[in-house]
Amino acid sequence: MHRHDGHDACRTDAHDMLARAEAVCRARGLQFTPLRREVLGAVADSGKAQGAYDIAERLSAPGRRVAPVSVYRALDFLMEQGLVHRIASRNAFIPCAYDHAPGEGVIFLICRTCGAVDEASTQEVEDGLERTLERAGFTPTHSILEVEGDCGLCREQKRTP
Amino acid sequence: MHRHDGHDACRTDAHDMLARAEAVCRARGLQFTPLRREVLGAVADSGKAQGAYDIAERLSAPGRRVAPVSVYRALDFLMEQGLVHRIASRNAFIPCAYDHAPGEGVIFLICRTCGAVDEASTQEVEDGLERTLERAGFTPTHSILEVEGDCGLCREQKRTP
DNA sequence: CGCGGGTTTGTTACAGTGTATCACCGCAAC
DNA sequence: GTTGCGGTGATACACTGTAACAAACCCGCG
Repeated sequence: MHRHDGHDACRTDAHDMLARAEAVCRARGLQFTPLRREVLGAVADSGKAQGAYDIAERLSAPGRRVAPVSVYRALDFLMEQGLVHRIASRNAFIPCAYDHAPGEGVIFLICRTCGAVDEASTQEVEDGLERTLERAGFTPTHSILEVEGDCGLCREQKRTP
Repeated sequence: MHRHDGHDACRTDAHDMLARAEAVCRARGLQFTPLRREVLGAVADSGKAQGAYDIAERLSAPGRRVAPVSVYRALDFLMEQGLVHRIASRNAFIPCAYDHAPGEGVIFLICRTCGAVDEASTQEVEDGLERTLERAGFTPTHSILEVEGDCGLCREQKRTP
């Protein structure tokens, strides 16, 4: 499983992310514009979930202002392409750590201490969830599964300070 | 399972909710003030999730304005007491349909058609979730599980219009 | 080359969501 | 009484997200 622990500089894959995004867009005949690249870079370049306004501020410079609305549009695009996830409980965004199988669900593991967000597969959860939904007579279209807690590294650091 | 289908007027339990809330507060030595009662009533009195501003507007009248901040405070209190749930994906609030076992998780089933929100237990889901979290070395403190889709009644109505 | 049509971005304005702060009130305890 | 504390009112503000329109860009086509 990929680690976004936020303790060491976990930006090794920012470059990979950009390469993957470029490939995805090319394959789908979509534009991977400079702005979209920058927004994805900003999201991928930090170990923790970023708010849209944080990203806007980060991309802005004395000579150049990036408005939040532009960031939102880029994020919408990136989410449609599955390159970025939105964390509903934080109003924040993270890069997608890997290619998900189509229809596969994701669990977001949000560390309340270091703020890093990891992804886990829902395979083991899906069975029970499907049964529960069926019993309730409910037909799902989209699920959100977010767990807050302490990641392994933060737990260790608390034990041995 | 309790039905909050929103098709018929599902307010039968609004009165029960208030009675239960009163009992809970008395048992815990907390104040169930008129404002808190009204806010809980407004949340319980509608089949669908209510935004804080909706509630504020609903409680306001020509001679009396209830500010959103007051509603938020009441909602915070009600959530702490487990009488109201927050739906993160909608920024909205629903009454808690039943007494949950301590530590028991909840799944929110959100109908995208009628807007009703039902609750289901996570018992069948919990096993897989625990295993997944353990494998990831993650210690959970709080989980959010929200599923969007079509409830049984809305699905029927779509089939036979 | 210039033109037309789609997409992307910039800009402004605004709607919706949530919090901070301080003042006031009511009530219980001392 | 007055002191303290929790609850409420009121204002202001920060944060999150969207609507609408104009300008820039790109690309194919005549």
